[in-house]
Amino acid sequence: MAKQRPTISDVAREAGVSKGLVSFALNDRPGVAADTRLRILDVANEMGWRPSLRARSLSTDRAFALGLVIARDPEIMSGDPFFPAFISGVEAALAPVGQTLVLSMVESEAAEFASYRQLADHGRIDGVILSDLRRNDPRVALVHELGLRAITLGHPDIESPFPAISVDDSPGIRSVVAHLADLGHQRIAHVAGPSRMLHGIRRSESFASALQERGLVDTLVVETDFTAADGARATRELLKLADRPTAIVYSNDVMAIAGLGVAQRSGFDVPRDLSITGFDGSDIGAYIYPSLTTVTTAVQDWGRQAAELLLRVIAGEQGDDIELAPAQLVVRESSAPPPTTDIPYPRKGTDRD
Amino acid sequence: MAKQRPTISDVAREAGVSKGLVSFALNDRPGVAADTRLRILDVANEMGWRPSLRARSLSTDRAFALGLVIARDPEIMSGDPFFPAFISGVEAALAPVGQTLVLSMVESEAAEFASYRQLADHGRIDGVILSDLRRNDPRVALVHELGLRAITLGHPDIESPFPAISVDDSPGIRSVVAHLADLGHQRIAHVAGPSRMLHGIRRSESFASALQERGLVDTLVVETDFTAADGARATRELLKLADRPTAIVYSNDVMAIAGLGVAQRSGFDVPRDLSITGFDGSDIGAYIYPSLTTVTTAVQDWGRQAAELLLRVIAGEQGDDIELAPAQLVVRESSAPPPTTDIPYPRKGTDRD
DNA sequence: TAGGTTATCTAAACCGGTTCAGAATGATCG
DNA sequence: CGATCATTCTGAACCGGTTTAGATAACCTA
Repeated sequence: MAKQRPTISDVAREAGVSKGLVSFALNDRPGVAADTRLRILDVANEMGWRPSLRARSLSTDRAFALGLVIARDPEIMSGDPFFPAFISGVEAALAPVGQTLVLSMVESEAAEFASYRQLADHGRIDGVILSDLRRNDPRVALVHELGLRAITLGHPDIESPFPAISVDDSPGIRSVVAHLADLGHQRIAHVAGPSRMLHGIRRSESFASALQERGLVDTLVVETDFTAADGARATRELLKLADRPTAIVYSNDVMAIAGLGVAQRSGFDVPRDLSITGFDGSDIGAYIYPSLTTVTTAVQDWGRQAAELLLRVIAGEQGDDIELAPAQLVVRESSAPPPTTDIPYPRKGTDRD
Repeated sequence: MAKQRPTISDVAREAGVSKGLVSFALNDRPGVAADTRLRILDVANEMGWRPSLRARSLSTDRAFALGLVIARDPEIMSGDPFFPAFISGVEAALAPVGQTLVLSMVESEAAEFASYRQLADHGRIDGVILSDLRRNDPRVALVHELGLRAITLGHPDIESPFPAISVDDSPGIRSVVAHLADLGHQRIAHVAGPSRMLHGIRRSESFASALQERGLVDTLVVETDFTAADGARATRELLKLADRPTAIVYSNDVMAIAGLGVAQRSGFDVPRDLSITGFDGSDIGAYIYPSLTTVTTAVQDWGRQAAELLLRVIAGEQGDDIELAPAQLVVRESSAPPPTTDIPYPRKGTDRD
């Protein structure tokens, strides 16, 4: 005796019209007399009718859902502040319009491809958000070939049929460099992201050109895979150099925090002996000691706008590229003027033995 | 001239049988002659037939997807190592069977309810994973009423029609306390999670009973909301006490890291002056200085098994409670014997001025 | 007043599967 | 040899919407 939810046919019978007309009325399509439409809507409302997404999905060939495939080692994901905030923003845009996010987290590139294929084949999603763009990213072609709509986070380095929504990292990097240079730093190192990732490359390029403008050497660059482990390794390498940097600009906060750990363990006082900056500020950076000078982006807003843009694209509307407000420098405790005297390495005289 | 994907009718025509029989053959149901079945499968395979999830969804009234609703402030999510790893595990179980995860991230409890309702109403999912159980959690009844299948992460404190998959925090907490007590600590504090959350409560209870067994005072408990900010506040409060603790057990790693920051900023040397431990170990804890003694769980495995259990429940199979291996203590640098002499507060004599 | 438009509505096909009643066939049994 | 039964298969209904062709009625125009 379970109360079945009413279908469009129930509404039609109750309102004394045909099934098709109900559909027209409910979808606000022309060809229905004003009073009839009203009556149908009333009846539907009264009966508590709600559309069946599945039926609609089958007949209209749409999924009413967006996909996000994240290809990362879960170790990297943990601690990464980007996706939680981003997803939360996406959600904020989707929930009000009754759409949902289908999330896929995979570890390898092969699995990533399979995931896009499966989502498209099964008709799970109408479009995807392509994040973490790589150089010559094959996903652009793949997704296009699969017939999915899409947007990219950032501009791809190849021809792309999809609009991009991006945040220019350059001003953020530049302001970090300017901040450090203004403090008097001459040897500023960069712990960069992987060069196969576009934002890794672009941050490095911005870093290099910012240094050049200031007339500073830009040879102190170590490439990493964005993990804490690799950030630590990069830091150890830099600190062992004869012409050791007095400041290190990290391409993300996780590495900056790991780097801070390495520096402190080696006996460096941050920021007295060494300045450190992060990127893509996470909450936790404000609470460590010293708190982390970093660059923050309105990630949640980025997610919201990305989802809205993709919805527009799916709806067939004009989908223009969107450029969001650039990242902002947040100066905290981990950056200070460089030491005036040379510091030996490994530094002694700390209160640890 | 787009190559349409073949439907079951195409296969039927090609194989010279009826549509219904093809369906039977493809679903391995009895009543199809062995050779006919083979022929049908051959034809289907040759034509590249793949089932339409949407059509199947409509006629079988299933979604072939699981839901996960996360109700947290994105600020808390960032830095929380649990969900990325958990989701990655869920994904590992879903991808091979062609199912997907529908993720919803909301900020308020009202939005959380609406989210469950919407997912169920729209038939987006067949079941949900209930995480972050609260005391007297209304979601258990809600989800049941919505007709969804579900499993809970941990045992609810109320009657529940759903199987639970849990990790006993108790051994983890106990081994932390044992570790600290063995080092000689007498005043061990606890920075607890919110008391409306079951795992918050249970960790606190385990902590209290572990202390009692050792005959130690258990009055040093501060409740928090699990955020870095609140972890920092709790730490400040504890360190201001006259009978300040010599060790602090945090209910998660994020708070432990924030607490470490507070302690260091106040001039405490960790672990010489104060020992600190975390919980639910994140990767980053291994890289900070001092590295964080913590308790780790195989979160990814938890996710995988949770998804598998829920799939079984949805399939109508027996769904028994599952108890996973308890959390493991990982001793690192942030814990050491208590100081032998009293330490003034705020402590002076650090190399910062 | 006949002929043509337009607005409104119905009936049926369609999306791509599943499922069930019953027909056709062949085997078994008394 | 006819009745009974199991096996194999067909045809049609069904899930709950959308969409299109065409029927009907009302309204204009000449």
